[in-house]
Amino acid sequence: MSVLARATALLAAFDERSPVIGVGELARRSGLPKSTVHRLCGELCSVRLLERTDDGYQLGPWLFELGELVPTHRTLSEAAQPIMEDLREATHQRIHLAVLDGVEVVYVNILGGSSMGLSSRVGGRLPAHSTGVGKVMLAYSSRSVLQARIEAGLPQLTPRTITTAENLVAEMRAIRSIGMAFDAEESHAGVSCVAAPVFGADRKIVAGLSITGPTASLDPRTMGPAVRTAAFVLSRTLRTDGI
Amino acid sequence: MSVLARATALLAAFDERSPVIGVGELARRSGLPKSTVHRLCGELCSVRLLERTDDGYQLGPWLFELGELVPTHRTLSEAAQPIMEDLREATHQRIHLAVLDGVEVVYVNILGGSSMGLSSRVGGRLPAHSTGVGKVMLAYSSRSVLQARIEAGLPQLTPRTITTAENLVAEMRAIRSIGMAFDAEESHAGVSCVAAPVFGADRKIVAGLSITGPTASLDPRTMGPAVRTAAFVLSRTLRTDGI
DNA sequence: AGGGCCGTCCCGCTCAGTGGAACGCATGTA
DNA sequence: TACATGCGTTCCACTGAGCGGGACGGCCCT
Repeated sequence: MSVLARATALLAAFDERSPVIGVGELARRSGLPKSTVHRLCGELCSVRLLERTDDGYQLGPWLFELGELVPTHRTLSEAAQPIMEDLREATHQRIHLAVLDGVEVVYVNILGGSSMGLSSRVGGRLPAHSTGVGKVMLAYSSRSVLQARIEAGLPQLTPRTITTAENLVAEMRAIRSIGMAFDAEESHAGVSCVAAPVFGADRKIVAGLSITGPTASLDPRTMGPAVRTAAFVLSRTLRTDGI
Repeated sequence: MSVLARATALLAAFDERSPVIGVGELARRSGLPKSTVHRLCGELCSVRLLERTDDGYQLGPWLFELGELVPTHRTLSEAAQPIMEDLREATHQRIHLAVLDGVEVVYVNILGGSSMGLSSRVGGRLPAHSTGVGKVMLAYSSRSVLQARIEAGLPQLTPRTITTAENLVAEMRAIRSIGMAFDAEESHAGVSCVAAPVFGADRKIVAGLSITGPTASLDPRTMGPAVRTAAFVLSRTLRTDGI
């Protein structure tokens, strides 16, 4: 194992719930000797990837700046921002933009405060089969991606999550036939969503766009066309900008 | 120089204008031998900090995910998002949220598409003395921060940028007396802005919030109270959430 | 054919990185 | 009070991981 791998293991030890971690805990999480962790943290601080606080270390602000330079995120987010804002203003629901990374969905941009107790956050991950954006991306991806998701298992997040391969395959067909995906409380109880596919310049799927809200206030009849239109516009923008 | 320092130099070689860089160019920018760069890039790819493309390397998506976990950004952005959206909807101008890093401003969140040719982007930097958010943060920071900015020089971005220490000091006094800062085309020609200070739980300055737009359509009489109110609300939120 | 730039690969040297062990210092426990 | 257990920190002898000069083959211009 190289220095970089060790250092990366340290960075990977941080998550949503533990923004600040001490040397001992870092050693435990990464499986590295305490003295090694101690020294590596010092080095990581000196290159501004980590930061010292009174009771441990935390990820450094430079990581945030680097993260904003990541091409996939930046080009996509830049093109999507105005469209998402229009969608937000028109619907007053929560707007999600996500990409697929392996068998999981990664949220790239979210508009619409934290009005309800929704846990989705930019940079967050969820299993693709359990969300609207995830399902719509699976439906328009190559067969092997869907296969990979099925082989990785279909964890159940709510009582309504799709948990069998047959149901998922059937759902994919339905999604392709209507050009959008519905998520009826399959990821969060009480929360539904309508999602549409976003395509890049090569006509391949690159992202999923969705409108999310409390099941009661989310009318698919109006939200469906809205999100599909916005996704079309975004796809066109990407095509002309050449992505 | 350690492995980490070398690897960091490679990451630092990427910027807004060069999302994809080849081995040779990376070697040139980082000052490292080509063979070293080649091997390091391989390692960086294997830990997902970089990604191979057809014509070079680019920052990996994992960096984006890590960046979103950075505490300063995350807590601030989370609290600010709904307030910024309200401000956006009320004014239909561009809304900026920024923090101070040394003598520069770093944008943490921006709402309001790319309607005009504004170059500000999330994760981007500008000299603090030349922007509304920067000036308002300098005004409420300790004397030494202002001093550092003056010693680092006061680069001129537009004909109206403040470029002398005396003018800047006087401006600070004016800002503190009215509780907000005006930027009259000091960072971008034709673009003005009104900024207000955001304070944390310890009553220290943590961020600057601003409304930015074309000079013609930005009326300080209405925008001033709006941005001050929003900044107060955000400060209160941070205080009760304990940041 | 020649020159220049590209990415890639090899391999012997060496010093940077490693981690076990010990330390001082707060805690909580007997 | 004495002990146990956690914390972060420091030291240092060993060694193999990282280093980089140099060579190679492919590509695109003269």
